[in-house]
Amino acid sequence: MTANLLDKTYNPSLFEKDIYSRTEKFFQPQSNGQPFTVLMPPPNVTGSLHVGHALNCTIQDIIVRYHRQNGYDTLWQPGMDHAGIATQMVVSRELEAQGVDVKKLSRNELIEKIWEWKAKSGGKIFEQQKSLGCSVPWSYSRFTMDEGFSKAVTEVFVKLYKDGLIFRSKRLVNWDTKFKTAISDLEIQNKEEKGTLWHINYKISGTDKYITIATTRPETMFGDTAVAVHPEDERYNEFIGKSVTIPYTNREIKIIADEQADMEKGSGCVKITPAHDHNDFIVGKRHNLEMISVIDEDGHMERNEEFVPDFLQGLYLKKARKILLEKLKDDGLLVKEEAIVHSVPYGDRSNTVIEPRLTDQWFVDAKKLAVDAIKAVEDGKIKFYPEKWENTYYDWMRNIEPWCISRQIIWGHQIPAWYGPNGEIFVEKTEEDAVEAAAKLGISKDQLRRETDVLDTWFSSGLWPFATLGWPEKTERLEKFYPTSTLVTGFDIIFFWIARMIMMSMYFMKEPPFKDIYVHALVRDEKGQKMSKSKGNVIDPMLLMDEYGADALRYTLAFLSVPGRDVKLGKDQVKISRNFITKIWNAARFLQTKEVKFNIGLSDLKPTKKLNHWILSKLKKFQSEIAQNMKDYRFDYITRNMQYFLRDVFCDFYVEAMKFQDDEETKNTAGAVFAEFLRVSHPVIPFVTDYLSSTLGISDTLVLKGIQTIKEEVLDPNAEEEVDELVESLHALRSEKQANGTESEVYVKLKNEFDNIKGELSIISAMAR
RNA sequence: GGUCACAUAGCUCAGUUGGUAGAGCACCGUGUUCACAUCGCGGUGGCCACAGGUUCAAGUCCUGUUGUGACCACCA
Repeated sequence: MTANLLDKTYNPSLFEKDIYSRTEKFFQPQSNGQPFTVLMPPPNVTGSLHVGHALNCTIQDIIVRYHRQNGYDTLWQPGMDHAGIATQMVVSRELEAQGVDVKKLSRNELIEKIWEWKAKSGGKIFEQQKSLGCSVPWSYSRFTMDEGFSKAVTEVFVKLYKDGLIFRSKRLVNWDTKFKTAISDLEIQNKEEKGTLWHINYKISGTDKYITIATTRPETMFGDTAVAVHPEDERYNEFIGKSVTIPYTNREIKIIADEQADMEKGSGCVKITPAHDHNDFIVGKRHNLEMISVIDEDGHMERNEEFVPDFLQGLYLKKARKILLEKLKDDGLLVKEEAIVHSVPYGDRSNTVIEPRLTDQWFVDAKKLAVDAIKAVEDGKIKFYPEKWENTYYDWMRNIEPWCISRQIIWGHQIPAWYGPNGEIFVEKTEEDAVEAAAKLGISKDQLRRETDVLDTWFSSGLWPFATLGWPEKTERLEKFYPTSTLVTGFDIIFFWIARMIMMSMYFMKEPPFKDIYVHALVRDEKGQKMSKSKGNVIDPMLLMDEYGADALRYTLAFLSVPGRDVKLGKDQVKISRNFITKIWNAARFLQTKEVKFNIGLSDLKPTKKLNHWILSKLKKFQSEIAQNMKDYRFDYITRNMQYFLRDVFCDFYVEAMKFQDDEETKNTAGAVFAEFLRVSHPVIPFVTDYLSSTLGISDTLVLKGIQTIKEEVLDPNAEEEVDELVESLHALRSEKQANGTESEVYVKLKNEFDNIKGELSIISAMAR
């Protein structure tokens, strides 16, 4: 193979694309080695690559490439998530922008539009991941809404229902008034806000007295079904059991004693609104109170003659509150306004205030599924890296609440349930099965109505470990690649995704979905601030790659992946990485001009010179450090190992020394060592290593070339130490020279100390000049 | 309110079983003799947040304090 001369400067844009397309064919599983599987957290179909993805993908790619190089049959399972609410939102917005009135579209029309959108614009992120060098077998991609995956979702839903782990129930759920759907507890974000605690008088029936309740949400008073005071609160003892009338209505409610009322807070008297407050709901259950809804799905006051006064019906909540407060004030019923800071729940997608509402929803009995999922971690079958995340996991899993899985949107897996005319429920895999089941009860097909709700996106993502591999079919792929090996993800989705995958996998596969979970940090800007569009500090990884190359970005992200610390990404750091890669590039150029041979196997070397023994010992150490750090998921150490070996050891000393000792043995050693450095570094910086490797004639690709071993017996065990001392002496010599402008004194001292290795000493003195 | 992190050079951070404090950036000096100015060489710079304790020995282990952050819960 004739090697081309390397360009004078390192310019990754000239070869990265080409390297990717040339090596892509090696990314799929193709050996008989031990299986090694990594599940790519499926990005949203609408997603584009942000720095968080870049970090996540870089780490996975390092792990995957390392294992692939070392003989594992490696599958990095890619795919995309349909991302229910997010996608429906994005596509609807785009359609609106094109002048389409989304509200007028039928369910099926909108679904069709979204599929069209997906075909045209979905999955842009895959191309970006290629730019980053992700060694993914793209043909294995799955989509959570593709046919097979949907089949798995149905299978799981029906089975869980029939096993009594899914149920339908009227409960208080978090209601998003923008998207008009229920959402799960996890999808709300609390925000601290300044608010007001309004003290309002309710008239005690049959007297002229008033009792004062305190509330932040006066408009919900029409849903009140009791007023609670603390049982030991002497101020109100006498009123317990009496009734009060809700202003502007004739409705009377009882004053009850309940510990929910905090004597210290507000007036000590609290209105109980079971249909619009989670705590009140519990109090309501305890006292068997009526549950009255006064807020509709859009976030307006219900048009309900019975409970809501005329002047508020149909008004948007904020407006209703304003009008009501004015009226209460005019009528002297508003007795105090207290400024407070409280946290208010917002929908994480809609960014609107979440209203608890009483609705019929589908739930997963997560408590039962959690039992085995907790055990899997307790038994050490699943390990978190860093370990501390176990606590987070346990904490949530042990206090898990029923998981609301139904969403009143259209983009997602429609729940396979059919209702009969009298509320009968038939949950079946197909419509035919439902019809058949209904027929047994004398219900005809025409009378059946299918559930229109779809499932929470995370319900399907929870099946990712096995549904991507073909489940419920017993495929070869499933057989070979399940359970998977390492899951790489950010801590923000431990509950959303990791916990659910473990629960689902334990139930359906009876064994954990993965062995290791590597939890990485979130990427922040260089000042440690969260990136956000409004702050304008979002860093686009594509721009960084354009400017410095994908390898520099990857190296940077790995370098910054210190466990338990935020990844603070700044341009400077990427530049530093690029500079380091330039160093590698220039070392290659030097070796090329020296005409070293790169293709000598490490095991064929028989070093006689101390310098060569030394570099081989250092290389061996480097290899084993990398192996250990791969095992420990210490990617920050790996980059430091690379830097130390290449710069401090190889370039600064060995290559410099080589300028005074360039015999055949040394040249062969240099070539072999450098080639090995490229192989070992390849998982982190695949593009430049592959490019150098092919240009220098080492190998067409390093994708499948594992590390080479150095025979212990050929190494002189003393050489490393001796040369290490020389290196130190060199530093001393230079330092002395810098300080005194002379080297003589130190030189003489050295000469005495290292008389036995004269050859090398002359190199040292030459280098010091 | 509960849990968990973190606090080391001007900045960003390493410091893996306790054993003379490290790197990069920045700064100062210096060097383009043919790999590399996207660089080399040398240097300045630290009461390791604070207070106790364990130990022959503490940046490292324990307790407390302060500060910062994250998550969970509450949120009339």
